Amino acid sequence: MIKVAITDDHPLILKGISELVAKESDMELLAQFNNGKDCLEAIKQLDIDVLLLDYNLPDMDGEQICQAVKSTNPSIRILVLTSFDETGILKKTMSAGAIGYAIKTVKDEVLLDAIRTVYVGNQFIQKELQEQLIRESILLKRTVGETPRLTRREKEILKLITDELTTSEIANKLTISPKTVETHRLNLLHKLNVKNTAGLVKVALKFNMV
Amino acid sequence: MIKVAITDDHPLILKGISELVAKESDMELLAQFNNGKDCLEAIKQLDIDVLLLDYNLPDMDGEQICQAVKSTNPSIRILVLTSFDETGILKKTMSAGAIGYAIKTVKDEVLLDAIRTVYVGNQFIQKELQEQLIRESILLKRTVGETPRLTRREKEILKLITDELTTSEIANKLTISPKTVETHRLNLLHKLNVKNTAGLVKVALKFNMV
DNA sequence: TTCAGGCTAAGGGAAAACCCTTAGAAAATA
DNA sequence: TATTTTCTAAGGGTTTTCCCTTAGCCTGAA
Repeated sequence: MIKVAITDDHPLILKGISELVAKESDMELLAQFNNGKDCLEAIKQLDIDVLLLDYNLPDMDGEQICQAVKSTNPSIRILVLTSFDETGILKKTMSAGAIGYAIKTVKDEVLLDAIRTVYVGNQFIQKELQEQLIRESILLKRTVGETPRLTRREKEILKLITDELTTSEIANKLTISPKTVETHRLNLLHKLNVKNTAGLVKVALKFNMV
Repeated sequence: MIKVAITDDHPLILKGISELVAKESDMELLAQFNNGKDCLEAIKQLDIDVLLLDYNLPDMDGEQICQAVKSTNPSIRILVLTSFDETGILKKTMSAGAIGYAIKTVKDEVLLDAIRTVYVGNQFIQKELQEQLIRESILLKRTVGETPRLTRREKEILKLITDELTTSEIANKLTISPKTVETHRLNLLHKLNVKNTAGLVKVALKFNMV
């Protein structure tokens, strides 16, 4: 039997899911909470396998709850539910210890499948989210096309700047004058339209120039 | 009929794929090249639908070829093939205009499916790569756990530094003394174990503190 | 061969960042 | 309540970055 708990502030969703879980012969619903605080307090005493967790609770955010739950009950599998298909939330909660992620509009069978998947320790990410995640990690780099084209030397120097070298260290490394490096630096600031070293590093990382 | 061209420097792979394509009734092989230069020159005159492109060619890299092909023949669909399942290459070539991506160990049917998929304009990413992409975008953030814990103020200042504000600008914004901001800056440099602003921005972005 | 683009370099000054140290007040936590 | 942590601030100095401008040399493309 998979011991399930649900935390969600919407009574309707709480009801819907609890009924869904109750119907399944391999699952039992051990607890329901409508806020983060109650959930955290009670969960320590309970032997829960899978926690279905609403990301947007009024009192705490999902990330905090994930971390807290994981520290008291490391063996628990957390399946995060949200109203939005935000991959940002996914990344945050996954880092914080969640293992599954679904949108609330998920079909019943998919949710049950998700519960069973995370129960055995496998990661579950709803297909729609998987697709978006891929889209994003490509789109993230898609901007490369718009990056101003830098010369070989400029790229080289930009790389060394992000490696935390100073102007004179760069000059030594490339055996050119520090004044030359400075000139390149100035040109980089103008070309990339940033104000200072922080800006240089940002675009360098953003556009993958390192 | 899907008009296909192949560019690969390995004769065996060239042969293998050409035979595979030749067998299909809805595809025809219009051209084969074993280097990037030949490919780019000839492709302008040809009316190709799908270009199968080896990423690792001796004379040019796949990214360059993608960009060049896309600029002369925008309607062409590029399906990148590599020996390695490197998502980095995937991102680069996708940004450069490729629409499909497969590893050379791909099964015949999958490759044919990929050709047909990109032919109609849909993106094709081999399942193994999709999975790795997802793993990466989560793992990327997983490191958050190891991030040194900064105080509220330090995080705040770190954010403003990556936003390209100077010490005095930060001081104004937070209505504290520039000297105080400097102290926080110093503490950040030590805590995060970096040498300068470039380092600060790097960890800030890496650990998603922005 | 002309010419643009890229690499080199410097002068000279202002601003910002880096560095270490000390220290009181306010919060958070034990 | 006691203790630690955080936030605040400053003195006083060094190094680095930022800024604008000018300019010769080299190389690849037209």
